[in-house]
Amino acid sequence: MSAADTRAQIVEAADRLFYERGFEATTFGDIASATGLSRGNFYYHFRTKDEILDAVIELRLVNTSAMLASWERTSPLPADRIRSFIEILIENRTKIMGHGCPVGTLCAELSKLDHPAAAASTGLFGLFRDWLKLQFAALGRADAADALAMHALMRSQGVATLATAFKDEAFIRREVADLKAWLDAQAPNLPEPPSLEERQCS
Amino acid sequence: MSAADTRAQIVEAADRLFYERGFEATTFGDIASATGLSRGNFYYHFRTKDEILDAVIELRLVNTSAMLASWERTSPLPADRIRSFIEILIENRTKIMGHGCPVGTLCAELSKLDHPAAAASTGLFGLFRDWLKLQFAALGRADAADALAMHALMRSQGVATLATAFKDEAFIRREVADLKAWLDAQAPNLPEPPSLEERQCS
DNA sequence: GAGAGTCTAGGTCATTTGTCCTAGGCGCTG
DNA sequence: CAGCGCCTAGGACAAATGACCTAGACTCTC
Repeated sequence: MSAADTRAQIVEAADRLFYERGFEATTFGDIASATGLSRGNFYYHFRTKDEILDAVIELRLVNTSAMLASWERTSPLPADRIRSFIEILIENRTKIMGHGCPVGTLCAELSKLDHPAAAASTGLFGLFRDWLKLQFAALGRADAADALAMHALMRSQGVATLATAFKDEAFIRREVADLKAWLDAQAPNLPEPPSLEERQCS
Repeated sequence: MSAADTRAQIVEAADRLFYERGFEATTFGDIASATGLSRGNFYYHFRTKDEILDAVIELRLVNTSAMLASWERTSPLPADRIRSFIEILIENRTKIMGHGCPVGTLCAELSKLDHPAAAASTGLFGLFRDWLKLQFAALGRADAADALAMHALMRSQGVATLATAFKDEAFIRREVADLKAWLDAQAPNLPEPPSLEERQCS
């Protein structure tokens, strides 16, 4: 196995463990067990635990961007794209009921720890925020695109938090339906998809 | 100082530190520094860190119940009572932007740790849920009181999570206004407060 | 096939953590 | 004032953790 593969293996295991147990509660031993690699070997690839965290956040940024891009390929209509976002609550319901939203819980933990990587983790939210903003603008709601993006993001976070606490799948489905109804009410007069060519990164 | 005072001092300091830094990240040394007490002294009052956590949750349950009761004394109208709930997002905005919602972040952390006290922490949410449910029923929405209670709770959690990540006070105020507008739309034909005498605990 | 550089395993080390012990101070009672 | 019991301080202890070193295995090149 090449070094790049080993490194990726460490980062992927850390990604999962940081999500399931939290960053601080995950030890080098946990990652070693999960990968089958030696604990001491990590030092060749990362000098500190924080460097692993940086790599995990970087991986999540890449994966998230890819997911957003795939939604754009799958759905020409911005409303359908936003529905894809909403439906991850149902697709990932089991994981969410077990460990919450990967983004929200990481941001919360790093914020409490006053960790240097807290800002980078907020960048994961920023990815969703900017992408949703573009979709709402494409829906003809450029007037309040950012506020609508934040509102959709806010709801998904609230659902994830309560779903984790109460382990209530019916609640998730109810709120997802409600969120879709809210979405339908946002762009009453736009059945046709507008051109997205003039998109720009913010 | 009596032993009960010392115990209360420990629990109050732990309450604040568990909120600001998280349960796992808070050490006995942190609590010792915050209280000015000796680290070894804790063992007289609590045998383990988990026992301190139990006491903190118990304290929060008591304080939350007292807060809910005070809102009932202050406001005869259930809608005003629910508004009191909504407005804690603004009252506590600084703390929330710094460390999130005390309830939501504790539940998330304990859930990830598979901690035995996770269920007890969910009881804090249960307190709000049951109380909100009663208020919505009093508003004439007994048909969907629990769903409305969960929705209000969900929104407050989502706002808290994003406020922590983005440190955006304007976002909090915007969502609070939106949540109040939602509330107003829930009981269109009930200007008069119904009797709350037949309230019962669930 | 020899050698140089890349990568890995296992173990060491200092530090920190939760837990726990013990000597003694303090206040109350008789 | 003597004695008893509640409470506290300081430190000890084992376990666990992040960080780090080194010997050697592996791979590719010449």
